[in-house]
Amino acid sequence: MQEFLLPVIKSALQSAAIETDKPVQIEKPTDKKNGDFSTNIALLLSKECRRNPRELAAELIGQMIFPDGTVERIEIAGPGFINFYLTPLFIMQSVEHILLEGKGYGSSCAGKGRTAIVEYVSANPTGPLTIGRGRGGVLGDCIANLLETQGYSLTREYYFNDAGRQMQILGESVRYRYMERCGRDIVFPDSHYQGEYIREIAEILFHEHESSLIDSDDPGIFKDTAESIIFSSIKKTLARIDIRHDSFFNEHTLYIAEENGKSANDRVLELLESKGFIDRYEGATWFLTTKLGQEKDKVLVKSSGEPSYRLPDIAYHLDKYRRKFDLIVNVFGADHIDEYPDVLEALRILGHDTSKMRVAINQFVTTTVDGETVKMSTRKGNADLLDELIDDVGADATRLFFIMRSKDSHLNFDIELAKKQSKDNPVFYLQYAHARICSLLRIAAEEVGFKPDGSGAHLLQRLSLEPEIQLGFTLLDYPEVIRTAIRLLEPQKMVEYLHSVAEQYHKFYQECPILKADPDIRTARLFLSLATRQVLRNGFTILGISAPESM
RNA sequence: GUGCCCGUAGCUCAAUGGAUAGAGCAUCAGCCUUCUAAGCUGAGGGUUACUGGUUCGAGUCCAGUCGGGCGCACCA
Repeated sequence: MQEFLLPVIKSALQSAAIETDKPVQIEKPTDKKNGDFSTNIALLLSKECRRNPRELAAELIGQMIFPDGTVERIEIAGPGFINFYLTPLFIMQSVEHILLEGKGYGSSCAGKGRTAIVEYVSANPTGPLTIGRGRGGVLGDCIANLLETQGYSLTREYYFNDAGRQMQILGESVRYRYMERCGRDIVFPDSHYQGEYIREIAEILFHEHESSLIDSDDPGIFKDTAESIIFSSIKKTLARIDIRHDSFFNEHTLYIAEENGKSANDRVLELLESKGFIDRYEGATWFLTTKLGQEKDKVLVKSSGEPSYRLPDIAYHLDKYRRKFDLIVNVFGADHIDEYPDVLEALRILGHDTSKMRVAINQFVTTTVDGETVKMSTRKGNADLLDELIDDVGADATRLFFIMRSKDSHLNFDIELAKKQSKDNPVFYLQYAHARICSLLRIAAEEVGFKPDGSGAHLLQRLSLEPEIQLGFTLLDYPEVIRTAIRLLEPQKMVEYLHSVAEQYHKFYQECPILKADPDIRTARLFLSLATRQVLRNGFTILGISAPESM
């Protein structure tokens, strides 16, 4: 929206014979009194021009030439801000474009012809998904949705490992429960998976094979069965909140030798060694991160001969580079905070452009039940399963609550609040605005034969009341909000914005009669409602929440 | 001990280095013969944890202090 001011200001600088490398910043003041848009350019330049900022502002304004009918007035304010006030006509003409663009409003071609990969969830199939994983999952999914609006060709990837030690323990855990089910007297080890789901898997095996597996030559059946059941349950849980991946990358493949006899892991070692960043001592193979100023070297191959998790991690990201993505986004929880700097360093050493890679880290989740905070614990298996949360509060609330706080903040998930079917619950506030518009449009169609076909959209220009202009102006922010959310990898910005759209609409609805207004004004207000609904819908699509037609 | 994140209204949280720090909930006072009151309007509520620094300007950046969270394995 504010783009049209940029060339105006730049050419004014030129006319005033000011050359600078300072960027021209146009912002939207928080207080409406300070204009629809404002620039601090005079403040920024006053020093290098050695001139009073207000005086400089006055000269710049004198040089500005605006497109016809866009700017109503300009002010110099405070220490030297230049504030722009738009004409209602210009705002409403712009709102008309929202209707023309429809579903595509907010989209752009910024990512056209470019590829991106977003990796998220990536839980190993050792057990059901926890609430903590859910936050990262929704965060990743929304980031992917955001990127899609910019035309990126997108891959949603899930990285997992069905080979390592944890999976072995999983298989053994099932075996123990199976023996138990067969009536054997066993002691279940503390170090193994305690969850009820292990018993359920054992029960399934018992149901199919009865006791015939007790002396089986193939202990792998316990692991394999557990893996396939758990993985499909994870996918099912994710699907309930509309998270679907289109690529599953198995870490295990990085261990397997290719035709030349070398695995992806081997190649990483060779490459790092050729750069002089590998050494062997104490029986292990080390990544010499001390050369990069870190306190300790990091083990890549343990003295047992097995790679540590760092090696396949590097190999995996090398593979992402091999697949030539233009943008690589990784989403994970705060517990992995120390993991990625090493990966990044390795990639940099191997000559890759690490600015392509971005990491979104989400802080942890605590749940509040009856005002009491319950800390997350994977071991205990209490109320921290994502599935149970979805049962409890529904898919929409689950998704929205996970992203309505900044990812850097610890999330306090208030279960009671999420369950409430009332205005306290932010999910309902947003959805109610949408339902209200749908209801209004239904009545308008029946009673006055309103058709949302755009034929009367030009009447929008007739609107000039404060709530109408405010709402329209807010709607025009949408594309900028998407860009900001992407820049910060922060879908929370979208939640906040949509809340303000809903708020503006309710205010408009309250203060401006729609169906009872004169025909032209009525039509115009109905089109404004349509535009609002479009923005809400587009935003809901990115957040992955439903847009109910009635409530 | 150390690396990262956080500390803002009674509670949950906002605020690309900008102007008088904002919402929601809670509290109090108003608005339905009228398109969904699941809504709207208004009021009270703050030394932005603390101390310095950087500059035209700091909740935001820098240094330190204090508090809370998460990591710091030849586990992933």
